[in-house]
Amino acid sequence: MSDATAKREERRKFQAIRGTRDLLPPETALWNRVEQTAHEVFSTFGFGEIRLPIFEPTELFARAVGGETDIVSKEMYTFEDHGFVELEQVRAALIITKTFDIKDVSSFSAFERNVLNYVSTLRERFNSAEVPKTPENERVLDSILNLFERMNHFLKKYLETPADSHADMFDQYLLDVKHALRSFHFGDVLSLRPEATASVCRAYIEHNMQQLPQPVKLYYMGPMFRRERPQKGRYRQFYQIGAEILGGSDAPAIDAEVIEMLMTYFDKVGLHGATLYINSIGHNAENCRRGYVANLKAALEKVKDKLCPDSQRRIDTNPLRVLDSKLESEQPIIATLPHIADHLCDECKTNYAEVKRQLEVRGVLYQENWRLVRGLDYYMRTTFEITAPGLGSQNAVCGGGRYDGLVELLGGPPTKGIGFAIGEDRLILSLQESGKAKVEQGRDVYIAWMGEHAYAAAIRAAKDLRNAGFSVELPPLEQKFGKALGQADKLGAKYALILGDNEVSEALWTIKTLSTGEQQKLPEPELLQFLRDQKPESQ
RNA sequence: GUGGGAGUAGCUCAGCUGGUAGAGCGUCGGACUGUGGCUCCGAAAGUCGCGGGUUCAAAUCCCGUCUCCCACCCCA
Repeated sequence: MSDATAKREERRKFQAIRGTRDLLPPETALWNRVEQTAHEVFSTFGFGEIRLPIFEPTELFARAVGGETDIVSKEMYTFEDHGFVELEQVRAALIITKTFDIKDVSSFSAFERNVLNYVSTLRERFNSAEVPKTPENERVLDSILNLFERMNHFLKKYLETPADSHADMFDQYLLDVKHALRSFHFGDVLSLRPEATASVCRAYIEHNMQQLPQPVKLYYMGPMFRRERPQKGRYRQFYQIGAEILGGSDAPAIDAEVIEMLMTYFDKVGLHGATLYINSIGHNAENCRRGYVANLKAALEKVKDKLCPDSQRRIDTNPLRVLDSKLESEQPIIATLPHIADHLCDECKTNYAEVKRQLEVRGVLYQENWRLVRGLDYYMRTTFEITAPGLGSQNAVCGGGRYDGLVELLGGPPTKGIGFAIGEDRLILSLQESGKAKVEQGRDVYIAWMGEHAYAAAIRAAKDLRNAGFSVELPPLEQKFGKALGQADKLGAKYALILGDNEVSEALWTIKTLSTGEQQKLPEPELLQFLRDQKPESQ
């Protein structure tokens, strides 16, 4: 292989992995603006920033988001956190062992010996708590011993009266052994966070935030991870900006204020054409949502044969999800289904009415959408979603809702909660599509210098200007003035500071306004003041 | 996981029914050794995503594969 070929192959090998991407200037300036605006707006509503770990125990997400959801069951990046490389290698070797011929007793007993050795090593580590001393691990160790006992028993019987039909049975035992080997955990099972609400609740509990004045208002921003197929506005590493209100009351005014804050933020950040959809999905009780779901399920069963396979499957897995099917052919059918609003209990009904009234008092425009259901298990009562133009089929920039039971579900005190998450990638996409993405990039001053003496002055000037907050480009090598001004132009500089022998000997510096071509000479101490005066508005 | 589209210079793309690689923009240098944007000249940069097949000959035709994009699923 030639050097060139090798190099090319390496270049191909090292690229951002699927669903992840680099954000580069000038785009990153827009990201900063979006995030800065969130800091500003959220803090005016009394929210404080919380910074959370990127990974947590898998169990936290399984419990909070719901073990049956796609997010948890197939989209999380999960790994075991341990340092036992050699144990893992032994396990891998045992697991790849091929199926035995049931008559080949000697190779089976060799395998058995190896496994039992391995199990006793694990047992030692387990007893000394080097590997997690969990009931699950204990069970796994016992079950392996148990399986071998039964296999030996089975084998003895087989050798007395051989029968081929029994070979399958033997294979099944073997599969069970391999499965058990795999189920033993050397370390904690962790996952990259697919969302942040669970972490916020965990932190609320862990830091006893119920002792703080209630409610506690927190916001966060950062990357989340889901292993989905990438498409427009959807990445495997994506960014969310979210906020949660925990504790205190569940007054409808709180729901309304969170939404008001959200709309204020979108307005400040320059998002146009955003539409707010709201709904109430009641609470998990027989006289409320559970009753509705049963009702819906029955209605769906009646029209089952008219639905697509996906929707048919959802009748059992998650009937509410049928409601947001996008299939054209299903729309007339869905229109005939019962509405949840007609099945809410009295409290949820008045709660929803009051949320709407509170929104109106705040001048927040909304559209009711009875088909709006949230994908995560923890939501109840108020749910909302905001869509924006320019996003393709993934047109939701924000989703949120109330989750009163969640903190308790995670082992904390009974606590009210409501929150939302903004898809930052999608927000940025929509801003870019609507042309609201202009962010100033150029330098303020480009220093065109020539000659040793001038260079000393140029360094001094650069230092002063930067201290004063101007963005300054100081070329490292001497250039002809023509070239320097060309560079200044390409970099989008507003001014060129021209420093050559003339300037040094006269002690007058030349400052040139590039847009107009005007230039004037100033004594060194007046330069800063000149630039400050020129600056249109320095917030 | 399932479908559809696309991969040619840093970017946007042309390259017809096979004949050995092009443009514009950008980058760098020069015309232009104290004044930018314009113009002109020049240069660097591609084994045409990768692998295989057909052929005297493949960017072009066939097969496979990878990646990206879009949609479904799911969700922010």
